Amino acid sequence: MMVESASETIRSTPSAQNGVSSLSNQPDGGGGGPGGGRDGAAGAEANGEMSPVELLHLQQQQALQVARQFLLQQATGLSSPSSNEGKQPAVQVPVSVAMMSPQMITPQQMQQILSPPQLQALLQQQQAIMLQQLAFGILSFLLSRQPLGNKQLAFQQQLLQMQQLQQQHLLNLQRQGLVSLPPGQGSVPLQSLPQAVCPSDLQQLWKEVTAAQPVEDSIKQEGLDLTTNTSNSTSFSAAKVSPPISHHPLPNGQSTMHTPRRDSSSHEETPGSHPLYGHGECKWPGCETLCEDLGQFVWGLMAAPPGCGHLCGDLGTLAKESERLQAMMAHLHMRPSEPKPFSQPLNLVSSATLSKSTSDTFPDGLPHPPTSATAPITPLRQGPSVISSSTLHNVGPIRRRNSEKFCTPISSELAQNHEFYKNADVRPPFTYASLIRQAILETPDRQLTLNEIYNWFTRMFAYFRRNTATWKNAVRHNLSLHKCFVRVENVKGAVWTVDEHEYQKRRPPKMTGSPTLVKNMISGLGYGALNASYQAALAESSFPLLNSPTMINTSSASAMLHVGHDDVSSTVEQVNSNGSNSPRLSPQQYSHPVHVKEEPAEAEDDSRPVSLMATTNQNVTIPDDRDLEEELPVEDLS
DNA sequence: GGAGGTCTAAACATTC
DNA sequence: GGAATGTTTAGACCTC
Repeated sequence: MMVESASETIRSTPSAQNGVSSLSNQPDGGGGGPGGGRDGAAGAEANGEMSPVELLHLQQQQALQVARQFLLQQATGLSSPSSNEGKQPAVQVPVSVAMMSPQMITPQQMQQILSPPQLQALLQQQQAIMLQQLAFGILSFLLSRQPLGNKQLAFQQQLLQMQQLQQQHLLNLQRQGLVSLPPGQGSVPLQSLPQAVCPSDLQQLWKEVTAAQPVEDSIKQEGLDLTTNTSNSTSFSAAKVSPPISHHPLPNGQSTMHTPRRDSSSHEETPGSHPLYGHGECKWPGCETLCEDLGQFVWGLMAAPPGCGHLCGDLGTLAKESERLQAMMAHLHMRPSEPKPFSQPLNLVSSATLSKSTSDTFPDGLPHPPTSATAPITPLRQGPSVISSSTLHNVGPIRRRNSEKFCTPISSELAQNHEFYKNADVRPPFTYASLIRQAILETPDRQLTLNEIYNWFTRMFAYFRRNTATWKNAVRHNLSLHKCFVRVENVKGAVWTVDEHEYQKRRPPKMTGSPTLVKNMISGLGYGALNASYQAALAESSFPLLNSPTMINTSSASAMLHVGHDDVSSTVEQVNSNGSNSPRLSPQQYSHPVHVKEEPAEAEDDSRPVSLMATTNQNVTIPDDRDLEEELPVEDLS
């Protein structure tokens, strides 16, 4: 609804594109503001003919004009403070943000509505708006030269947001096959993005601005308390320049965004807070620098000299991870540049710039649902490469079951992608029975109450945080239906256990590599396989770099790799004898290697004995050799 | 086409 | 009484 209107707005205002071209043509920032496309075009036109003084004058006029519009819209927005809409005047809600808000419209819906070229144009227009806002902000800042600490915050947010949008744009283009990147070029220079103003120029501009007005001085002069950052002044505060939707710019270019839909109430970012700041210290993984207040934190976060600090250092690390990912993908014959845009979401670039693992961002392992689960803008999320092929198939029962048919061990899948499933609204490619069993087996005593099973589902999978009636009913149905689930009266009530023997009985080896399965596999990789949830996840969630070994929560991963190896051994002919990272495939599968390439490499998995429950014909409550309780990632998953 | 598996939905009973 | 839990049935879809 909001998106629709926003899209309408965009489409009806060619000014956006004008603004883009304007900005891209003149990186010195002579763009128009929202709705000021004509001015932007004029500015571009004038840029080649006018003197610097005249150009500056023109820019001032443009900025003033946009400022008037801004204030007008601001006033409009304030007129109805009670409603959420009222709190988010149009100018404050970048269309891109709205579009990517899952509660508004899913990317799939967007794709259904719009053709790829239209989507591309729309994304470009989003960028245009963002660029206009950013340029406008910079211009305003240049004009006013007012030392405002929160201005700088806002600009930094704008910069980061713009980067995200650009990368999101790139991601979408890739997804649509409009852009193909050669392997190893996971992180495309922002400068290369079409019709985009060079962010580095903006960064440079910003540096110049901040050089002229040191932040500390700004803060001191105005006495701004960044920790409260209420930004109710009439000047361009952070809250006014940046979108009202909680948008947490991360220094690595990643951004998480709170959307009003899920958990917005409980996780709403309060002004003056920062997802990377808490308890007086920087929460950046490995940093933990003490900061007196948010202002100091932000300054340390943002003003770090080039080449050092959070931003650059981690970018380098992430770049390496990206290269590693590319190598892994190449090893698995996943061709990132293969022109199958819709069918190869796995090829999405692993952006070194952005794909900092959520778990890394929040090393505490505690739930941060709104930041990740609903974060629409995390461009170039890494998820797809971590998600095994089976994950891509979760369009209905067929593809859901592909995972089992192709012998993707649920434990490994969850180990590798548990962050993804936890945050993305993607249906896990496992049957209810498998999931229930996994939940039970993850517990120390191999038994769970129904409610605990529920909790496991919701804890592990964002997908099961909605439609509770449906899947809970299914869970109960499965518990009752399958003989493998045994209800035991316990001191604490009725608990459910798994009769592994029964479970194995009901799962005869199916993996035959039959043409039918192969065909399904292939079709699963087709355009249709990009089901709504997955696409939504692509756009909505912040994919962690789970495929990267360094990005995986080691404890949880190892624990989960421990648990449930029977999923592998029960249906698959064990691990590669050569101990390689190749996916576990039956000999028949190896005869069709091309079709199963996207099974996740599971080095750790393969390196471990696969005997845990493979040969167990015993009840799960028995095995003592599976003393895995202490490793169970319960805390990590919560 | 049938068997088996899975999912969704629903109704109903029991327990808390 | 209501919610949670547990059982059962039915229909649909899919794979083999």
